[in-house]
Amino acid sequence: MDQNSLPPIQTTARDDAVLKALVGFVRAEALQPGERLPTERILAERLKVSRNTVREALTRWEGLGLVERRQGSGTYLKVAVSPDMLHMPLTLAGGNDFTSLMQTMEIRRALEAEAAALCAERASQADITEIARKLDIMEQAFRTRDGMSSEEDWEFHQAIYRASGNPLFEQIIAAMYELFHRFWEHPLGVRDFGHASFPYHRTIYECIAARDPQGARDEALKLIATVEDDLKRGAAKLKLSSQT
Amino acid sequence: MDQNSLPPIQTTARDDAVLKALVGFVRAEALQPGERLPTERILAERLKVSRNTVREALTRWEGLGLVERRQGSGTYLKVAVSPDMLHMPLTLAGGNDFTSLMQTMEIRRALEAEAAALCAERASQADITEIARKLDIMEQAFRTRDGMSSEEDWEFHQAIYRASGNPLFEQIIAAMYELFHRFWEHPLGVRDFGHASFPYHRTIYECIAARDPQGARDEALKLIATVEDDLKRGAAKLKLSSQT
DNA sequence: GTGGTCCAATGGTCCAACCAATTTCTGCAT
DNA sequence: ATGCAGAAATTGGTTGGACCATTGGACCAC
Repeated sequence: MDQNSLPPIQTTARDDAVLKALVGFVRAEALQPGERLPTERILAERLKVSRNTVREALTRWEGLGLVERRQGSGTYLKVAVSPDMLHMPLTLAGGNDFTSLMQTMEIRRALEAEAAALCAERASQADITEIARKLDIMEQAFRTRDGMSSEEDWEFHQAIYRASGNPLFEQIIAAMYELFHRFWEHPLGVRDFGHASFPYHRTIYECIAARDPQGARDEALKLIATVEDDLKRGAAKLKLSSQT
Repeated sequence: MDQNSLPPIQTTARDDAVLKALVGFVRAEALQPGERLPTERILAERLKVSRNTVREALTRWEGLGLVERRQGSGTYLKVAVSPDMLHMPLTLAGGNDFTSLMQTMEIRRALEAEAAALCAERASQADITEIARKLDIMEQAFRTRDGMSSEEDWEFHQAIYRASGNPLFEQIIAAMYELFHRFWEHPLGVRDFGHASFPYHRTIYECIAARDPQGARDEALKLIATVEDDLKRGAAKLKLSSQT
């Protein structure tokens, strides 16, 4: 007797159906990330469901980072959606202490190096031009403001992830980046944070432009190493004043 | 003027506040995974918010896989929660095709290699003994059943992730592993899948036992490479029969 | 025991408002 | 005409109350 031939029947799945319909809509209208999707009221009317049900569905999407809701403005698509999408919610225990931060840096080290190497292998000429552009912007911001600029720095790295040909790199690191900032930007001493990592951005770019995967990997590792050093130094200073 | 001393006021964050309160409750009551948490109606009454708001909050948790709701029965905790938990929802675009699978393998390659290297550096003697035990079990299963056993193979790798001293490795790869199996175990030709990767399990172990990070990293990379080859071969075979 | 019926509890959906933030429009002063 | 403050419309957030669908236990007849 094969028990698998008796799958549980599907009796109610309203909000799931709403999401499916929404995926269809996004594809039909070819909505791009950043665009606004219909109001909750319109969706409710069109789909013949309650606005509450629409909201439950959208809440799911928001929780998954697919969509952003702005009160008074509307609901905006954050990433491209496709009908066969896999959701992988990770809940990472532990959070605010130095140890967890170093752990996320170890993950980033692994991914950053691999992404840089893949980028050196597969980036198109247009990709490389774009990376060079971001690098220029970042270096200029560094000179004028005499310090690392999180925003421009992040843009540069994102360009590399995109050029790696594997969107997962950007997604995973972006998720960690968000957490990183939410918990650590302010509390830790961030005065000259990342100063030491500055020169490696250009060396990474040069390896990529020269199609040198191993070199790009090594330079990326050096960059992360300097960041980790900065963090350790900051944590050491911090240790003198407070205790959790 | 330090703009950071003027944080945005908290005018609306009802459902977020509900989640925070819920985290507090779970900790106060020391709820374990599997246990039932209070009714939506009770939560609404106790927290002085609408039941709809409670539902939005719980929908978020459900989407993150923290909780499971069963109509007519109740809402049940699925994993242990802690106040400083990091949520990292990943959505993998494109699902069932070969490309997305290779993309997840690239991520796994990066993480697996790093985890093996860290493990070689930091594993305790007990950790190494445990890894050896899992390896023996896996090899025996391989011989008796004459083929890779997903279960025992996975246990072996998990032991390495744990010994890496960084729980994030296990969590991230575990999430991908689940997806991998859900979508690919059956459809693809899995007859002698992973046969080629078998010998590398022992070589990885030997490098770890010898405290050789670079060797462990290289062997892990070789293992993933064989798996990727197997997948490419399977996909090539598949291409002859069907077309999406 | 076995199976059936009933019933209370619980999550799922719906409706109709109102609140709060945002955007857009309007009309007055310049 | 132009610029800008204030009104109005739009949109997501919240509320309270109602009803439906499913579940699980209590109770009963056989």
